[in-house]
Amino acid sequence: MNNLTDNDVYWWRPLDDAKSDTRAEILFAAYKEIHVNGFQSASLRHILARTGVTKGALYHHFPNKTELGYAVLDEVIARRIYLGFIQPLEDIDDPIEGLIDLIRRAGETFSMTDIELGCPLSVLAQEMAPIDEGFRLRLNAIYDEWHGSITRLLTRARDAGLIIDEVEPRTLAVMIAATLEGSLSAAKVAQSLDVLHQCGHGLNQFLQLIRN
Amino acid sequence: MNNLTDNDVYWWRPLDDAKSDTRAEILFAAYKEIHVNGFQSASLRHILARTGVTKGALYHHFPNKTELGYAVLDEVIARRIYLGFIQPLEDIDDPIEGLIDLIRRAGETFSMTDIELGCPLSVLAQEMAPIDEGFRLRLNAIYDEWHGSITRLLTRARDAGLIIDEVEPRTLAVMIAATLEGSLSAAKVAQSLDVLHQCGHGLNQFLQLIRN
DNA sequence: TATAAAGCATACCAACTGGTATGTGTGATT
DNA sequence: AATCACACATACCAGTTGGTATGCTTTATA
Repeated sequence: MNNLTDNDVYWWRPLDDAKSDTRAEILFAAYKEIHVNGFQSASLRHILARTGVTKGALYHHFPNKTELGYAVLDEVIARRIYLGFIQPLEDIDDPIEGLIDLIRRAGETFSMTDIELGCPLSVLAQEMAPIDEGFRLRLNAIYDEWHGSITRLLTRARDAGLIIDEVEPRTLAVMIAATLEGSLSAAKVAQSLDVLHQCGHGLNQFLQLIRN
Repeated sequence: MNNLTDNDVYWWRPLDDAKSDTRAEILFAAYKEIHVNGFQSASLRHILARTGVTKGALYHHFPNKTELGYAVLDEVIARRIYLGFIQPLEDIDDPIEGLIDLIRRAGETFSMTDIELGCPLSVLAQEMAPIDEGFRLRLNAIYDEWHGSITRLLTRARDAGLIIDEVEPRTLAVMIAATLEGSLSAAKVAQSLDVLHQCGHGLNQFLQLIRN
């Protein structure tokens, strides 16, 4: 059933190749397992087999599976999301033009391999948010940061008179984020980059319309 | 970890109370288990325990767990989605006004209990689409139907001159569906109806802007 | 150089997983 | 009345699950 577990299919490399201590290895292997299988179905046995690390080592660094999951969310996923999708928003000058450009570039940058597994945030959100408060709070915090950065961008745009007055930055920010997440989800099910592009185009059309 | 499995928390009643044969009971219990835990972590033991049905009965009606999952998707989830979110779109006269009204009403109708577990389609999409083609194709078919019905609505609107010419019905339909799914996902993580309302408001603002 | 603690490794465990083999009652058909 | 298929029920199974208890090195510290 699962044909995506092998390492060679996986394209995201670890962020810091430098200090490749055991803990970091476990963390990254766990991240991959979770991204493919979800948290509950992620197997410690598989993680250990792929790293060569033993169970003793794992339970030396993490008290249990849940805490390992939290660590993956905090130290791997949150970091990637921040570096890839939150921080870049802060450096944009022309808010709307920049946002449009960012979405267009994202649509072009994403490859089929990205589409296949989709956003690890969505995976954990759908699976774990309702059944584990620890996961939910962490996920919520990440989304909050994301919403915040988009909100700041839109506020800047409104203050500069670049977009129509009817726009409420926070409201729109939450909606834009939802659209982006939904787009990746739709593309994942359709296994189609075209679906992603359609969504991106629709969203950009929206952004054009709220311009002054 | 899982505090939502109990029957009394679950609010969606079976669709046809009439013929409550064993197969239907299993199907509905499995649907609930899957909605809460996802497919892979759905336990046949739990399903049997809650229905009172035995393992012999289950494996008499379904050859294996995967086929049970397919049946849940085909006979329970797809049906609910069609009746609740696809068919209603066909009966709308004024496309845009109707769509806006539908989104507003949906935002008001959804309760916190709906938000908690979110859309069962999203749950299975994130978990199973990349690892089981049977699930993916079924999910894709449902989304396709949904996209089709929104596309027809927008086409009607454009032919009637109700929306601006720049709008490509299919493109916008896919984007709108993505936004709606993303909205439910966001509300699920935030456990907040307010987030859902914000997304709905943002989307409606968009629909207002593409009007002629 | 003695001591302690960190960083593992091995072996084992009870609980649970989906799945199967076999038996049994029961209603319809011949 | 005999046959037979349908609709279960019971018991059992090998594999996997997360977790633990007990060891053994290596490294830092005193």
